[in-house]
Amino acid sequence: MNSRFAVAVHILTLLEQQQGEPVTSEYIAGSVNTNPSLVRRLIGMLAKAGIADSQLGTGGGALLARPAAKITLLDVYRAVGEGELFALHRERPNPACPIGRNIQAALESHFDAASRALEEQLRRVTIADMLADVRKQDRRRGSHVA
Amino acid sequence: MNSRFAVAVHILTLLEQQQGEPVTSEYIAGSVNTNPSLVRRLIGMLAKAGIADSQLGTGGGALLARPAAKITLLDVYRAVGEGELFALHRERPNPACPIGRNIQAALESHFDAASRALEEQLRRVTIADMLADVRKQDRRRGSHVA
DNA sequence: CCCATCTGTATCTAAAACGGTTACAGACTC
DNA sequence: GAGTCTGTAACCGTTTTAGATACAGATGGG
Repeated sequence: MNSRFAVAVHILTLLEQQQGEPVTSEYIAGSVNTNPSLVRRLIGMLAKAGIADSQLGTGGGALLARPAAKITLLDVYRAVGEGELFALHRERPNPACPIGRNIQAALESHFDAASRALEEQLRRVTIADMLADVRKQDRRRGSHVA
Repeated sequence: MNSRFAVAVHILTLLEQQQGEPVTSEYIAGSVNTNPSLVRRLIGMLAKAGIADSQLGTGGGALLARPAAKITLLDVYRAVGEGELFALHRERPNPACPIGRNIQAALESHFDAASRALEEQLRRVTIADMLADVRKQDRRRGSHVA
């Protein structure tokens, strides 16, 4: 559904590639193929989470707030607000029904377990890994052509 | 976001409790606290996936299509169309950028790993487990009052 | 054979989320 | 002071979801 996570990882990988050089939202938007304003909105979320930072004025732009090896995909996932994977019933189920009054608690424990499994996977990968992956892909792509 | 998964599990747990007796969409809607038509829509999805079945006419209603111990939460998850957890960029990233032309492939492999971890958790729990959980919860709830 | 029951499905509406876009004030560099 | 760039608010069109109504068709009972 939500492409914010993918775009945020894209942005951060790009920042890491620039090694501390501030990158403008317009440049980033050119790589992502979207709008500079949308990029700034995302960077705002990342900044609020302590992942990215930005400098105003001429020569300004965005940069990583800490080493790429210390930024996990889980950090990013949470920063862009992908909070709840599963939703419970919109209306509270009927408390007069034995199933109705207990199903949500039962669901929640399994939802939590599944969410934790997913997050554990995301925690294993960092932005540094992502840049390495991208570079490896690019080398492979090059040899295809040659 | 999407409460279909929670409601579908609720419905199936209710069906299992009735042990082969057809249950009307109106009765189910009473437990879920929603609309009979919405329940029928969901049961339609479950039927298409071979999980539930229904009988028309007087005395009709929905029932499980196979033993509850053979219906996993993953089956239900897929039946109600919770297909893709992660989305890639809406617009294709700039192929002229080294990051842009490789980021999606890199993302996909990690997205797949995370999705698989989540699905593996869901596969471990069946509708029979859910009914057992609900009953255990209910006993605990009873002793609270007493 | 007819009637009551219940499903299956189509349609409509309201609300929410998302991405895309424009606009502009404020901060910073030169 | 001029030019640059961010931060943020506002708005729109699209899509998704859930809630609701309506009705044709199948089924079973009398």
